[in-house]
Amino acid sequence: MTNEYNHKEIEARWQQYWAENKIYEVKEDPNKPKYYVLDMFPYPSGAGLHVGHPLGYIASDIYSRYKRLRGYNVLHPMGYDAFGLPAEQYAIQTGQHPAITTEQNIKRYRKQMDKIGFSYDWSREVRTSDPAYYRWTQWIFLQLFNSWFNPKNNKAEPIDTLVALFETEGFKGTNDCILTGGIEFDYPAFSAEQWKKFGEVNQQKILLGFRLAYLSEAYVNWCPALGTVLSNDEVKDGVSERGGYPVERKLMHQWSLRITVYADRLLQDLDGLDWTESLKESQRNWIGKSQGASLFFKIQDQKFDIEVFTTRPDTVFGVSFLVIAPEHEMLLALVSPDRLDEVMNYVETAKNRSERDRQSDVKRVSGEFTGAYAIHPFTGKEVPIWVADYVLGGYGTGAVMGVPAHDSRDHAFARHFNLRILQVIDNGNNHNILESSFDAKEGNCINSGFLNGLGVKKAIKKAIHEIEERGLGKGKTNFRLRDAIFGRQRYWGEPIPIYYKDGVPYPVEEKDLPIILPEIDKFLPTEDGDPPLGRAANWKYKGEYDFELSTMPGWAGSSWYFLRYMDPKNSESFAGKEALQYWQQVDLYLGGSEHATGHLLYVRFWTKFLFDLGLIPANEPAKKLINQGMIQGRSNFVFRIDCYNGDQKTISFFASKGYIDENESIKNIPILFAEFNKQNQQKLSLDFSKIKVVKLNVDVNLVENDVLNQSLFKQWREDFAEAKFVLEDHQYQCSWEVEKMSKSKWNVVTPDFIIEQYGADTLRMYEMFLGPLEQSKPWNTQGIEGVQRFLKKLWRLFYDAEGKLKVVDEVAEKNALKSLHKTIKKVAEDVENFSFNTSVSTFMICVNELSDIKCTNKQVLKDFLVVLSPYAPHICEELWRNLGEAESITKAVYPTFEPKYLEETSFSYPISINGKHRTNIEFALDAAQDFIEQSVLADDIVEKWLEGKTPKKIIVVKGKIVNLVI
RNA sequence: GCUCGGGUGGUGGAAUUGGUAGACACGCAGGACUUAAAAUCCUGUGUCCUUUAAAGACGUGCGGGUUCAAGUCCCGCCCCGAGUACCA
Repeated sequence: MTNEYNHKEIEARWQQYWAENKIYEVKEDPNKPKYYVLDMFPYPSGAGLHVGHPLGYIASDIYSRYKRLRGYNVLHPMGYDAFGLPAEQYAIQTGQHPAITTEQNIKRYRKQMDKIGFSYDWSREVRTSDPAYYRWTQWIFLQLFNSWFNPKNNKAEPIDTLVALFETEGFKGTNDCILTGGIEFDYPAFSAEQWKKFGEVNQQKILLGFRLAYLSEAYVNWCPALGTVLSNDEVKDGVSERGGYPVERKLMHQWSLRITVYADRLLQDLDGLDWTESLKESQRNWIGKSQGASLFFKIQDQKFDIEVFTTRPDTVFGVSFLVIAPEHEMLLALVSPDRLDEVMNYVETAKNRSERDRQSDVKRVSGEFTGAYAIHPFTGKEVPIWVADYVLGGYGTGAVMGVPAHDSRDHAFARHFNLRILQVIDNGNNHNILESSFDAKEGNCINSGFLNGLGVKKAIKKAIHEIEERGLGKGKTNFRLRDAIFGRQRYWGEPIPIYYKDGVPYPVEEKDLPIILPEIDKFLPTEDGDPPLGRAANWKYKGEYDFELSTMPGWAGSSWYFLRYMDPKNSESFAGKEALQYWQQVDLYLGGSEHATGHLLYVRFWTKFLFDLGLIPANEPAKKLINQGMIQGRSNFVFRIDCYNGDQKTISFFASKGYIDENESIKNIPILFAEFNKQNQQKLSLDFSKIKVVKLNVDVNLVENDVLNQSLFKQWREDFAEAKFVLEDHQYQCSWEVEKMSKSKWNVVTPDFIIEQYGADTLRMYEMFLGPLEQSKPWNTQGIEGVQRFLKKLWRLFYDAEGKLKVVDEVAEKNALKSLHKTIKKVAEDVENFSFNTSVSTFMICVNELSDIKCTNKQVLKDFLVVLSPYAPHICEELWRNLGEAESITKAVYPTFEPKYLEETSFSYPISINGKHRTNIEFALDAAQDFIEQSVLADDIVEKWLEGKTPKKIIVVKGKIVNLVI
């Protein structure tokens, strides 16, 4: 029998036991309530896991284990998002097949995760790059291709229902809102008879305009360095999110998914979700619904109109100019001959400015007068039309009405080009409208004809009403959300299951799925500029037709993986009906907030789509979602002082932190050198003008509590072998800073390292102890010993110094029961509220109290182990078994607390509140008696009562009356 | 600029949602055990006045307010973090 807590032995033993006995495998069980806890699965990168990655996994594992103890049938799976750019970039550089590196990385991830003691059901593992998995990703794509969105029913339907409509009613053109739901669809109207005569190719081309997966010519974010297109959420500040390469706009033939038709539902359904407010807010912003009106302006001496979109039709009387985007299609038609050169020049410069230039140059005002005038629809006045790149071609109608008084951009423009500024809203402040604009969210209309005197909200309604009444336009809703570009000119992704016949895309037949990713010799585009799949030899559908050569983006496989976990081995469907019906949807989803506008939007989109087709029972993927914070690195630094003496020889040494000031220069040069000479028994000659302080990242693993281990430091790098130090208090103190955790900063701490030294249970508890789950915080190994001490202390509660079990079966002391039941209650509350950090403190307090009273009671200790086991499963399992239990602690039941053992710490008793709830003092005292020690009552408090006043409230805090409310 | 978070000891962070602010842990200081170290245990630790103690005063970014009672609620500022951006 051991007499000390040996984490290595314990953790190895029980991890093996859990795996061998398949403790965590789950099956659908109608007799138990289900609970589905999902982690965002990782992309297995080459760098492996650092200590920040498992944070969310640990939290979800604690929650899962807790729910199991509470009698739930818990689905808690894990897998890998295995398609992706880094593996392919690596393949291009080394020729190594991405499948091989991915496999290696997965193995490493698995090994690292296994050591932490997670309770995943590994029999349900999925990998998005596995053909048995991506077969169904391709299948869902086919469903998208074979569906359209019926605005009348507000849901997706099979494309056949649209064909049936065309066959009976034809199509009434772009304004046929019944069919297009407001989507721009550029095809002339046709009748049912015409439709039938169109022939296959034309019919297919029309249908393509309605399919939820469609091919179109569109401006895309092209990244030349990566050789592929990117979706909006993969571009940050004009550069690619992965790699940070420049991105440009390019017109390309592209597969897209029509997510925009779901914009309203994606927005509406957010309200019912238990997700963090900030995350819902970023989705709302991303979807960017804005309500307003489109309004037509007649052009002087022209037959066509310009349509503008505005959210503020109430300010229409303040319009003093129109601005259209340089890409606007009517630009050439309206520009006057004498302005043509200037305008063309401007358009040319605007085109050549990259997205990034344009963004970084927001402040600069530029534009050109077109020479044309529009007619104000209400006043009939002439309004000059300008072209400027602050108006975006891709949003709204590509044209805006300039209201300089109430829009800062219009104001800057008007000031720069000396255009008229007319205030039309009065908010009561004497605002100098020529100086600056104000965004008039409140106020009354002035100078505005029929709107005069109305408040903003009423004016908007009235303006829209008038616009519609007079046939000048109509109320309209715009979304910022764009359709999702779906094709990638890349190798390492799911092939898009499409082939071409007569230039028309056709879906591959379902029975031919999966379309396996073909082998190719090189992972680069072909010489003709085709994507890498163009290199595949003899790759034809049915030996005859060309396949689509682009692959799906990284987010395809991750948009439905939560469904596959429900039934991962099914070869008949993506998941069986029974499994889907049982597991429904994710109850708790845990992951990083960086996926707010990418993955989390796409997965909702696919879920809604599959729900519309009646294939799954829930229309949202996850009821509750929690974002765990990022763990940053905590870098340590040393300061090297380089001095040059008269002979140009360099002498370098390292000065402890105390000698360096905030600006990273030496605080006091003579003192430092005196110390150097004293500590190193040298005599250094000085040249004050040539001293340099160099700040160097030092490997955090050579540092403990900011104190450098000097001998390890000397071994670390050859050029430091002879390093000399100037110490404070015989120690070398390092400075530190919070930075991103990365190899180059020498601040990476791996879970493997921590587990080796302290054990998985310590790691798990310490990660929770660091702070609130959702908060970002730096990793700091300082302090981990506190948690380890706690576990050692727990161990000593069971074993004496000789290693003899000292637990006995006896009647429990009241104090022990008090401690225990307080803990049972508090930890349950904490876990339900995801405040894991405070329950670690609760455990520590409990163990301190139990050791203080020398508790050896078996039942108390066993209950405590059950409560602790979600956090520290290995040590609890070990102790549990050593107490003679035959079954794993994971099969235990979470103990219930009894209120009689819970000490009230504060108490406030109302005697009367506003005449209601009237009782007398004796009664109040009686009720308070249980909580108040007699002695406390004696003094000034009773005196107050004796004055004859009736207190409304007795306030008791921790057993003492602290105040009376008279 | 807009939106959402957040400012509490030397440090990470608690605080029953209005009830003794600083739990718990780290660090630090002192002590016990030990030939010594490690490990373990005990004591102290917000600031100020005070030889010490008792006792007190001040303390949750700043300024005001509500309340018997404010870290918590209200008003006005300052600062930090995250997201987003010529979206009309």
